[in-house]
Amino acid sequence: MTHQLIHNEWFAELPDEVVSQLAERASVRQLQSGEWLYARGDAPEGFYGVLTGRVELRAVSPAGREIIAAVHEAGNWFGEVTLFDGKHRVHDAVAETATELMVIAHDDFHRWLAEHPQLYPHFMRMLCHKLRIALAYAEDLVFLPLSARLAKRLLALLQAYGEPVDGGTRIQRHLPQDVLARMLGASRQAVSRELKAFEAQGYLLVAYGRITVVDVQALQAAAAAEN
Amino acid sequence: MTHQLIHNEWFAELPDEVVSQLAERASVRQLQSGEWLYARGDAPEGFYGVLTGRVELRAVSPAGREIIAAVHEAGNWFGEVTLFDGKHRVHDAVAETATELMVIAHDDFHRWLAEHPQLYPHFMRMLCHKLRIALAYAEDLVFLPLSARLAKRLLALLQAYGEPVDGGTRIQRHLPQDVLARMLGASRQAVSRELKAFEAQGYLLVAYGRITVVDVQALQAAAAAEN
DNA sequence: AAAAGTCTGTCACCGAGGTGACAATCTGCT
DNA sequence: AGCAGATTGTCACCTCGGTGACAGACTTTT
Repeated sequence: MTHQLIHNEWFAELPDEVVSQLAERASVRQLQSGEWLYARGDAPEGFYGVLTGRVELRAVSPAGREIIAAVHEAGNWFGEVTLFDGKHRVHDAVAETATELMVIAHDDFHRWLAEHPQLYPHFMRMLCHKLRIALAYAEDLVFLPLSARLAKRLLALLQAYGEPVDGGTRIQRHLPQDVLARMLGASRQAVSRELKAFEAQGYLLVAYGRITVVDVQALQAAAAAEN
Repeated sequence: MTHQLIHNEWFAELPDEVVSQLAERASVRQLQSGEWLYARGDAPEGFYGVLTGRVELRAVSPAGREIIAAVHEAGNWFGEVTLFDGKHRVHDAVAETATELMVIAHDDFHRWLAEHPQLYPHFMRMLCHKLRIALAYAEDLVFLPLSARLAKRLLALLQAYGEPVDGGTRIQRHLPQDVLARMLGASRQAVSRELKAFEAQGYLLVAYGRITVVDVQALQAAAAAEN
């Protein structure tokens, strides 16, 4: 496979030569916006790397409430828990936009990895990283009020999508408040209220599906606040 | 090291010959009740297996609220996240009773593992297992009311400590309600109320630091209930 | 420019669960 | 037996955040 893109910056999480080797074993799969890649409970099938577009990992409560557990974009790999323990999928994976994926079939991956055991530590670090994220998320749910969790999430989004504009840094991503709400496990109305509160304090500017952060330090303080 | 115990059922999580090899590289450490093994933010030092006693992993909020993230007893290994990514400790580790640990120093472990790469998949499954637990915990925090989370936890405790008595299964562990509360990230009073509610329904019997489950199925239903 | 669809602000209402307080009860120790 | 300490039951009160509803504002499409 000679997809030019894979030799570039995207898969920075993995060493170059690993990406090339994986790419030889991979196929490309196109997803339309809204298309499901897999659902909770599905058997392992492969390991996925995002080339273009966006895939959301979701969980749905028995009552139908839905949260966004993770969002994966160009350069992110996902599906590794099931890849390494062979058990069922934890989340639903849905393409949020038209998406192009690199797919490495489960068995191919393991054959290849068995031949390159020196790469195990790399994938273990990947798992550790996700585990730390999950632990921190759970801890925040217990300890922090919505305002602080929102501030934290905005700072993370700023990291990922921030671009300087005059008067602050804009989160260059279409980001309706109900998406934010589902990322936080909160209601749309509550997020709206907290955003307004931040805006009133002069921390940020809220426009139509677009947020511009004016005072990063104030937001950091809000992210740490117990109340 | 020829500690008899390690050849027994305790370390069932690991293959026998692995345990023996690890044991050769391990030392034994005694902790008194209340003694700290490490604190959040500490550098990696080793990997720990519990021989006797109990170690709690805790997190403390900025305001001083404390939760019990995990409890490790005879046969459990812990400290693997830091072992494999080399970063700081996530939790405080405190001996809850007099405790005897097997300690494998960080470098020794990695030297040994590098010589036995066929064991990597085993430790990856261990990480996956913890990741699934963390993800499920976070999901429950978002989706489930306290009553359901309590029911789930009781069922898990039953699995670990349950012993049949006439009229049900008793959780054979000293378990004050405030410990339950800290496991759930809830207040002692709320746990007390929910326990009373379960007792009133005839699901279980609450005594002094001791719970006996009468109707497991009812508890399972309560664990799934959205409200 | 109008229509359709999306997104936001805000309100009234309600329930879950935290806090502080205190009395009652149990257990282990002396 | 009796005391100290640990554990539990139960209040009143309050805050956070969920729900449903609806109007208004913005964007995209036609």
